[in-house]
Amino acid sequence: MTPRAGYHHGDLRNALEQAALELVAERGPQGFSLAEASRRAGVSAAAPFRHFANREALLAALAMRSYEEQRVRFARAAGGAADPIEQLARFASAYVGFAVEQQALFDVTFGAGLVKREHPGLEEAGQRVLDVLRAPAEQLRAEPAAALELIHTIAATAHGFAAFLREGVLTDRARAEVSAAAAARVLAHQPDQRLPS
Amino acid sequence: MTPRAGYHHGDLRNALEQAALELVAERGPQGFSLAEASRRAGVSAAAPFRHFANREALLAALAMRSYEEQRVRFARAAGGAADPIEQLARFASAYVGFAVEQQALFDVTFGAGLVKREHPGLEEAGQRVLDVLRAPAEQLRAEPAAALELIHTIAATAHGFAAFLREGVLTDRARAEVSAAAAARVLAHQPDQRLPS
DNA sequence: AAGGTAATGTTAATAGTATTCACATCGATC
DNA sequence: GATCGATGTGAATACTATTAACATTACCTT
Repeated sequence: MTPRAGYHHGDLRNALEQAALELVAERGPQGFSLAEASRRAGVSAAAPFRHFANREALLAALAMRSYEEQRVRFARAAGGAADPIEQLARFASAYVGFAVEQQALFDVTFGAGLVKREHPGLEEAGQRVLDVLRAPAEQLRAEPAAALELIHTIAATAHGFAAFLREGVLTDRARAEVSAAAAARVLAHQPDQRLPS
Repeated sequence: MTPRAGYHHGDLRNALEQAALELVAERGPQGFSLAEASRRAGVSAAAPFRHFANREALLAALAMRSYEEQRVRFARAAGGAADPIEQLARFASAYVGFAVEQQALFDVTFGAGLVKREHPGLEEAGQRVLDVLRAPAEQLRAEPAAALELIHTIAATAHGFAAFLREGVLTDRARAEVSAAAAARVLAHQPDQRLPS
């Protein structure tokens, strides 16, 4: 965290990402500007372009970071259980927790208007986050298509709860975590073929 | 669509909203600027401020429109069925359909970085959209808290599928609609108290 | 150790944006 | 028909992103 020694910064790329995250945390998903981030890093407004093609690219780098962080958190959360259903439930709960505890990362990834299609690595990194669900889903559904659908359904539900919390539709984090986990359990239990009555 | 008659536009507020929507449709959630919208409406860059407090306020107005549109669409969709479970399923499917058919409205509402907390009417309008689920949820869950949880869970799942489609996590609209509806049915069927085995 | 090169910063310029203020025009009302 | 409030205009301010030409430095090669 040496702000500046001489002419060169030494770790500008990181300092800019850090500053950007803080700006998003302070001012919301739009409140980030390269100029202000540069100011906080103590460099000129042109310096960022040595490290990022443009403003979007910085956001994309943060989104990538976000996906990495998600991957490890969700893997750790799911790893805490042996039962596949419980693994899915813990993923859902952890997903909601991430949106709250890492608001800035979550906002950058989903609320800053980043167009992921234009940043090839991003879409793939996003998909990789869902790999955590692969093993438990395949234990619960023999048919590959059914396993994939379960993955998407659990993830969509978790994402919905997380987004609603960030949007203000929901306000109680703990309740959202519990509901997301409960939904995951219900969805995991119930293969479509065996709908009651 | 009278672009301009004399000094006064006649319907500038609407023209600006329309132009803004088109910009979002063409250039993504960030691609909208007051200046460009003004240009398309054929007025000066200062004109919008007679109708909107600032740029955010225009977005907020569009989000309000979006919620209205959602309300009628979802009510119509759910109204097509008598069975409460089927009403929930149709809501979920319609939610996904809205995100695809009205991309610009959906993007403005959820992907443009609008901070809804700062626009009082918006949060309420968002909640009102979920009122469509009230009657079926209460038929399925006697306990008010359980009914509310069901509402939130169905809506979150639908929103997740919709968001994943817009994000590129999913690409097949029809499949997403079917999965969302299927998830809704499973979630509706299964009161937490009666988890199998 | 010397020197060349690529990486990393700086300054200055351009172009676009939001927002405000003083002024212009117009529609409706007394 | 004069007046007033609503709606537009133009010019000014203050940011922002981005680029180009130039400066400094780290590092690699000899």
